[in-house]
Amino acid sequence: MHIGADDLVAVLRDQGLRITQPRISVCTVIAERHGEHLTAVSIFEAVQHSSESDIDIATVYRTLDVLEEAGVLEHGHIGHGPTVYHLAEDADHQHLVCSRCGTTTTIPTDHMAAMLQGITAATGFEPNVQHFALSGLCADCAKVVREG
Amino acid sequence: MHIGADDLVAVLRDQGLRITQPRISVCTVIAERHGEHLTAVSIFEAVQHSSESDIDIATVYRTLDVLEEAGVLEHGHIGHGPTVYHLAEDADHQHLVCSRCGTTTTIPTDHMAAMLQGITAATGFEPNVQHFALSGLCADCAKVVREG
DNA sequence: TTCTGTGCAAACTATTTGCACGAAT
DNA sequence: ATTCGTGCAAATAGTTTGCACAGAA
Repeated sequence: MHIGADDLVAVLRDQGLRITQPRISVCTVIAERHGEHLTAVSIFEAVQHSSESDIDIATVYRTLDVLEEAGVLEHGHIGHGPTVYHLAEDADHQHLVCSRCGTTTTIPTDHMAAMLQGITAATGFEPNVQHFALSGLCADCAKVVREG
Repeated sequence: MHIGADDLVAVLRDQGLRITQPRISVCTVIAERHGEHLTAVSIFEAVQHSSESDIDIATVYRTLDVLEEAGVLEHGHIGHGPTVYHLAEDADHQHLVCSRCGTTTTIPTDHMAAMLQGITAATGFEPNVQHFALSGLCADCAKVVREG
């Protein structure tokens, strides 16, 4: 079973933070849409449309920060666009973004485990691989480029 | 031997583009500082300080675009900061940026070759790995975090 | 009642674009 | 003589911040 809005709210409560309508709305959107690539703006718009509450985009950013500090939310960077957010429990996949057509696909991070261990062994650096997307050419575009 | 400013200028000429003082200045900075993580702003400032010419930041961006289209320059993204540029001939290393202290180190992209082939085999996606940095904890910070 | 979180507006960083002029070809 | 490239200024996207007030505890 996946995390629900009330689980996220409970996390805030456990931190001694106040439970407000804007925070509940943001948590609800994040829980409902888990698995999607959420941006601050998409969350903002979803709250505007789904509830009657008049929320500010600054509040969305502040709530996202709070959830991230609490450890239930993580962010990543895909292409040149805005920061994307996903639940920490969804952090088991890597984004592959095509530099030609812009489509995004994902692969399980397992594919990268060996390489990551190699990097750690060689340098001591411990990568958090899913923080950044992997840029490149998707299968279709690679084919187009290859064939002229 | 490395690419010089005149080689970059020659590339522009070969494309039928005009050779102007701002373009020469930008090419000079890029050639002189190859290997560094150049941003549009750092190039802009270097031109202001090293020559008497009064160049505009918009011209720097336009020149970088032109050099990238010509294939001699590439850009990447490190952390949350501005876009970084490097000569295409320097594209054999991967940036590792520490999310805790911000320091950037590099490793040869060889470390990642096997994984990249695995991704291509599994999905058809052809990654251009050095486009994005790899985020994580550097050896020092990993140690600090581990030891509390 | 107290102090945190909010909306609003303004600031900020990185980048792009429209436009008229000046310079490269 | 033609373009093309430039500087300038304004616009843009994404995000952050200061401030006074509202509302959770």
